Amino acid sequence: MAIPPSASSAAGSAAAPAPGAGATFSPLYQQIKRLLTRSLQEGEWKPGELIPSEIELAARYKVSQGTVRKAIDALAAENLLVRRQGRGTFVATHHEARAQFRFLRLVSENGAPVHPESRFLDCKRVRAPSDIARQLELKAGDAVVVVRRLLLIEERPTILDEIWLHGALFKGLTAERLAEYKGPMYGLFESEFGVRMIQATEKLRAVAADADTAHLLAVAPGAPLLSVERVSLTYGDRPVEVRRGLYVTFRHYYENELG
Amino acid sequence: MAIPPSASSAAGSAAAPAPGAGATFSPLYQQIKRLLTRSLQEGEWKPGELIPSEIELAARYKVSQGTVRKAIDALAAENLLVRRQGRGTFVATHHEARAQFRFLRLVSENGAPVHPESRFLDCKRVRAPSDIARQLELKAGDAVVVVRRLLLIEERPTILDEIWLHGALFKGLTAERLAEYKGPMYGLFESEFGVRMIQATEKLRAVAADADTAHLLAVAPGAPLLSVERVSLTYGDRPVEVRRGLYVTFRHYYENELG
DNA sequence: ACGCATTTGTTCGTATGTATT
DNA sequence: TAATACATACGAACAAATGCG
Repeated sequence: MAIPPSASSAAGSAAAPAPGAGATFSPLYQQIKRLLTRSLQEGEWKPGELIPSEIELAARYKVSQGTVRKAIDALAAENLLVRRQGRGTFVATHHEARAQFRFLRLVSENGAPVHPESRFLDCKRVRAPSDIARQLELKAGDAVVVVRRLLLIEERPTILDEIWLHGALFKGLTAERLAEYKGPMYGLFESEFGVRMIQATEKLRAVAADADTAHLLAVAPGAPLLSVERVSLTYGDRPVEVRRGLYVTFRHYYENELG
Repeated sequence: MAIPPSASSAAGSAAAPAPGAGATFSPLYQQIKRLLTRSLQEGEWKPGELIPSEIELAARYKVSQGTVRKAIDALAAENLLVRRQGRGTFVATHHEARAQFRFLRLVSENGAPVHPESRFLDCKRVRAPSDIARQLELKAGDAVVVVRRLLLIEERPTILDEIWLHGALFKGLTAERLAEYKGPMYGLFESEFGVRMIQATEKLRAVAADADTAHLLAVAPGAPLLSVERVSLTYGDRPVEVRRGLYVTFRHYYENELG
């Protein structure tokens, strides 16, 4: 149910602002949105699954269909839900072509999306260095999993990734499981570890390749590389992954829409 | 008025799909959205101005307030309009802090937005090279204006821009007008030339500084620079600017949100 | 192949709340 | 305080897409 145990018909009077308190008010549809988000987070509806219809949800929360609709609209705009007319509303998942390209912005010279092949170099549990710990909101020395991998596009090494994962959440992750898994890495995280990436921030820089990197990426030492440092967040804006990538941008570029 | 001269109450029957034709149907609110966009494009309401209230627009187009609201919501989501509760709905403008940061993604090490100072190096009318012509959808040899400028952040040269503008639209643009103008460049374009940038696509790469660039940006020749090639669009997705920037990313980075 | 039930999408109308002038 | 404008909420009806019998 929504907020007031009393009136459910009186629209605006639903959540009266507490006279003394500051900013405790929130519109009904945002309260519903929060309830839906919690259900998603707790796994009541899993990625790819159908959630109850608007009418059912309206009955469950004792609000109008329109209010549920607005809450769902907001979640769909954040890519947490996907609406399909005539079929229902589904929990978004990384197991679809759509979701991939939201998190991989490198495209071919002609603008075509790329389909990289993964080669895992390394996967270890270690104690978090202080900078990683800070970004993952852990204490320095807490456990993290670090994965190194090379992405090849059309047989050519193009991206060198170093991926740091929240240790407690990714217990049991090994190089074998990564190598065996068919499909996107975030799909594995979602299905096998119940951790869904829903948002990320990237910091981009141009850097010069050091000797080791140059060797792995088959470029000259000192060659310019695009450095992409990503922090990925799950529900509740909790950071769960830090990813440092070095991209060869001779035959590809990073595409970004400003709008 | 919307589409059907006949019924205005019968909701869904508004635009019946022509049986033989393909995809001529569009919901009412999208038709209204298109009409609003046309009024924006034609300058009926200028950047920064207040547009008529939802109720007035509903009367004008003979639709319900809710339908107007949905059209405005869509335009606000595309940053063409800005809603302000209690005041009205305004045409978006580049003369506000908000709009700046949508088109300048470089931020300080600590994430703070930067306030660069412009130094104009050059401004000429020339015939478009073929690659620029193609990107601006002109014929090779058509007139374009090319501007070169240096952006300094905290006294240090940080961005070298080469800006190619649609010649016919920017007739009369000179280095003096650029230098005199107080405020953002896109603000000048909007106020003085009636050209509003509403969207852009950027292609990012890492490149090595050549000798001239290195000198202007005060870095070593061969230093890694972030290359940002932007194509900016105005109403109707018409390209009107190609901008090639080289960014020094030692003390700053390009920030991007994925989500 | 057809029709029916279900579900989201669109549209209208109305009332009330909140913010601004 | 009053008027105006956007924001929220409810209810009702029909359209369009889908899936099933």
